[in-house]
Amino acid sequence: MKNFLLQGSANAEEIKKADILDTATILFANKGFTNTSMTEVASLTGIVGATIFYHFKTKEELFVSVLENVKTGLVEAFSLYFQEEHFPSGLERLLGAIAYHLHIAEIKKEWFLLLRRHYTHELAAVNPTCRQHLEVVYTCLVEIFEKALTIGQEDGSVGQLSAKKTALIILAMVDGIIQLESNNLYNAGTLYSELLASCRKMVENK
Amino acid sequence: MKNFLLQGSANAEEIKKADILDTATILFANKGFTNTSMTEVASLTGIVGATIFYHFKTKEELFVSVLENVKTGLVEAFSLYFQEEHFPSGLERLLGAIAYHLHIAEIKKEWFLLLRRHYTHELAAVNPTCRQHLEVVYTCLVEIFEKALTIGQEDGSVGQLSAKKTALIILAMVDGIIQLESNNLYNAGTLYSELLASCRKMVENK
DNA sequence: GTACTAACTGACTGATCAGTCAGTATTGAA
DNA sequence: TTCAATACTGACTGATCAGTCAGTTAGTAC
Repeated sequence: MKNFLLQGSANAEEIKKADILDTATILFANKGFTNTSMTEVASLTGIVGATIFYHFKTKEELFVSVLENVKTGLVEAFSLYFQEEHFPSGLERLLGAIAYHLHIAEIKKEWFLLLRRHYTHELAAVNPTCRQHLEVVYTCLVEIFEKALTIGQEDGSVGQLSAKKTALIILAMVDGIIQLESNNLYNAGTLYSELLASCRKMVENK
Repeated sequence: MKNFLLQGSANAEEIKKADILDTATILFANKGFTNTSMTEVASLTGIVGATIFYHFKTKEELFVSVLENVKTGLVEAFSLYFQEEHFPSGLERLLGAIAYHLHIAEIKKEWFLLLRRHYTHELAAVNPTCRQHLEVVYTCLVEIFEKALTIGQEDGSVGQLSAKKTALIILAMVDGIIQLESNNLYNAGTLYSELLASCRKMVENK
């Protein structure tokens, strides 16, 4: 009854699929691929185990779709941020990007958990579609920092350095902090301002 | 026959156990806990599946022993390094420690893969022994950087900063780089010298 | 109402795996 | 030689799970 307007329409399946994807994202992110069963995803979406195979042929296909979803979400979030924010200098743009990265990592923990799962990278080595999604994500993240650094070098706020390599180092650094926090080894939240200060010292023009 | 001198002696079991631990370390590190079967570990150690349960009561017990082994190895490696090396300044000590960290991560990839596995951290949240091993490792790694920074502040090579927080940031950074490399997304090896330069800029006294 | 299709289901299969257990082989000590 | 302990084994159990399939239900078009 609840779906009577949609049943059979082009949207019905899309909505159900999106439902499954949301559930699967959280489960894959938090429990990993192997420890998440298709039946579990189905149940939490309100369908019976076997039905999920009607929407996604295999577990791997579901996983790749989840990754694609995360990719789209991440790329959109950053593109929106840079549409709305403007910065006095390349250096400030870099620091803004880092802060926003940390912010998204907090409100969308699943995304970053999923990206860090070993299975994601193991599958990428073997499944071209998966690899492509993963590459888009990482390229996007690196290029954000790289662009800010390049702008900063043009306006004089950033010193002499390889924009590409420094962007990679900053990404590794930000990711490392996110990870420290999610592993509960230290309350890394208190490190955010320290991290920004460190990055400033690392790249600023003296 | 091959064990006839050892059979029954106090050492026989220890040697067999060490054998199993070496195999299990590599498997757990590369395939994860769930995707490694006890039978597989046993076979690769030259015993029949069921026999492994004679040496380790459960799979979890085996995992914790593997982690303990890694902990001991890591702590020993660093303690040896600092016994043999001496540095002109705290800053140089820090850079030496970072370089050595990257070096061990290269020759003992399994150790760092294991430490980064999600299962390791999930188990630590639930198993006190596991948690203790993990804490010893991280405390050791952080304190190495922290000590170098403190020495550097005393001798004037390192600027005004929180040694503890900066040590955490550097650890996150180094770990992030190791991870970038092991995920094959970029050839992070070429980033090592850039990383050291960045760290120098981050902490040096100006 | 009939015919057709999309969405869904329950019951099943075959495979894998942690852990058990009753029993065998090997060895050192008496 | 006997005894007891140590190290090991093969056969088994019970549970989980991805994926299949034949069939049912619900909605749509005519």
